[in-house]
Amino acid sequence: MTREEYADLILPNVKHTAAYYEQLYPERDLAEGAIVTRYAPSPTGFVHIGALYSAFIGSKMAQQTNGVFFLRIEDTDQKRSIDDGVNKIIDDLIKFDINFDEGVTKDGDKGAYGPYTQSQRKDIYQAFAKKLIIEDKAYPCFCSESQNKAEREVQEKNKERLGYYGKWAKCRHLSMEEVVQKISNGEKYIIRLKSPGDFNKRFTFKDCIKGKAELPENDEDFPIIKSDGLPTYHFAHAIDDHLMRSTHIIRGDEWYPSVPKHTQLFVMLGFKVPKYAHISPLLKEDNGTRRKISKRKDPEAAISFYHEKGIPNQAIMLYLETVANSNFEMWLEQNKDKDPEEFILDFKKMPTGGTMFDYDKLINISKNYISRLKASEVYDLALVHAQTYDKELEELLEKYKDYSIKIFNIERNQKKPRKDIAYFGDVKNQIWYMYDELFNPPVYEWQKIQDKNEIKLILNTYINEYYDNNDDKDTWFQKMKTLANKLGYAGEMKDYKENPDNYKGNITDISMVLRVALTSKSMTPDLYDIMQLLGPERMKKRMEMSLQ
RNA sequence: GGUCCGUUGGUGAAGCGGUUUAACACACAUGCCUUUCACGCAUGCACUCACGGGUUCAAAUCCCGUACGGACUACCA
Repeated sequence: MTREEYADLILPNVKHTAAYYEQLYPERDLAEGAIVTRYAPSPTGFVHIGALYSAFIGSKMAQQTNGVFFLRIEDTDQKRSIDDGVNKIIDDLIKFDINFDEGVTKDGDKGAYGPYTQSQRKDIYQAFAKKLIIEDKAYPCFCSESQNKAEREVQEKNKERLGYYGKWAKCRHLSMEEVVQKISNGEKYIIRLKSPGDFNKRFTFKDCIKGKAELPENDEDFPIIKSDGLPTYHFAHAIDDHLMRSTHIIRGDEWYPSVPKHTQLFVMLGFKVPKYAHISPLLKEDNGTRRKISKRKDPEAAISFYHEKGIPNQAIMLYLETVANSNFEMWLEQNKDKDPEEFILDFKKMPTGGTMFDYDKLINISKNYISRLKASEVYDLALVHAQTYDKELEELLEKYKDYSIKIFNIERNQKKPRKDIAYFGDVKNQIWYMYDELFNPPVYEWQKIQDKNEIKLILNTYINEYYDNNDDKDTWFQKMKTLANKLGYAGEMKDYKENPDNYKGNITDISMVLRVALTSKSMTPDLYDIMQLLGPERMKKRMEMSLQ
């Protein structure tokens, strides 16, 4: 029996050879320094903030080097894949402007290196596994999972290193005859790599982010093909990233310890070893310790959490970019005239340990981002948010479009714009009192002046003797001062500070009465602008309301 | 248990042997400005870089040990 026949028996019905596939996917014609990389999720549910973070880094690195960024779906674990998982991933990423040059799309594959879904590449993996068997670099293993588990327990008891290696690699030494016999008996098997590694030898490599590292060589005969015929992650990674001609493997650092395995695989297959960039995780504080943000425990792990809050996607991307390269913020500060896209992300500046996810910082970035938008843009985004999360607000925004834009415009058209909206879910909370439909204050936040008669006097004097909707701001303010003086309050703060006893109070007390009467709140944007928007009729009505 | 990796303030961090009396940003505090809030401005916030030892004329920066934290150690990715 030749080795080819032997391999055929182990992996029957493989349509093509490794050489065939090798030829099918030619090397890419790339510019100097171009990075070809991918985002390769398993379709197991929603996109996680950490996954978005790594997708962002991959897309940015490819884009800034004129490289290629593609989407590959890693669905070799059929138990974990969920229905429609792929579409969910694509939808989520589109929201954040993460675009792919090639790979899986909603309308099928795009690009010449597909299929991009691992479950559709079975023949490819098997072709290469077969090649390894022919070359005696891989072998079938008939050990059951329960046997492996039992072995591990023995290893644990003896305090030996865990795993399928050396003397524990029982099937490694099976003769061809024994293998043939077992297969004809119908025994189940997987394919394992025949590792040439030596645990006592050192393997050194350089990670783009973490720098130089030294690990023991891999000596485990780890599985490459599972009993269902599909590859393990390790094997699929080697085959796919070689055939898809990835130059850089950007992934979470939980993979860091497997680099010796992966490199070994590349070498044994005769592939060029790609560069690795292991991204440190986003952490969260939990009971005084730090742990990775978890899909199951933390609502903020889901991208949808931010969508619901109404934090603009761009703000999240800006935040993730400052996490990736902390000098990004300073660059932004120094390059205000430039497009943030022009910033060059650098692997070497990425954090090597875990990073605490800083929600306050995100909110701050979001607040600043929103403050720089035009009123009409704020309106559009607030409306989009309200459409899915607040029907009542949606109706008002639509009914009073121009009016609403004016509200958003208060203290916005200035060099230092107002920063009160931190996220769109907060909009209603900030401006509800500007809509009569919502104006039903549970409480009036009167400050210094509480006496109803005094309040009434102030309101009446103002509306009857001083108010004119056509006044410009300066005139308006002058009148406020005059009103204050007339009623025994200091119009100028200076005067009041010099002789507080000469006055009942000062102009701030008068302004506050008007503010609270009109809005019920003690903290609002500019009073003049509010009055302009409210107009005389509504002001009178609200003043009456406040006195009841 | 084994193998790695990491540890600078409340948070993210800059720094990578001597212009460090440790940048910058967030958060926090105080003051100023001000018709409120916000904005803005100013100031404060690590007597020191997990701890112990070593190398050096000189260490947050290099080396060793300890502690703590994390990852991996599946026919899951």
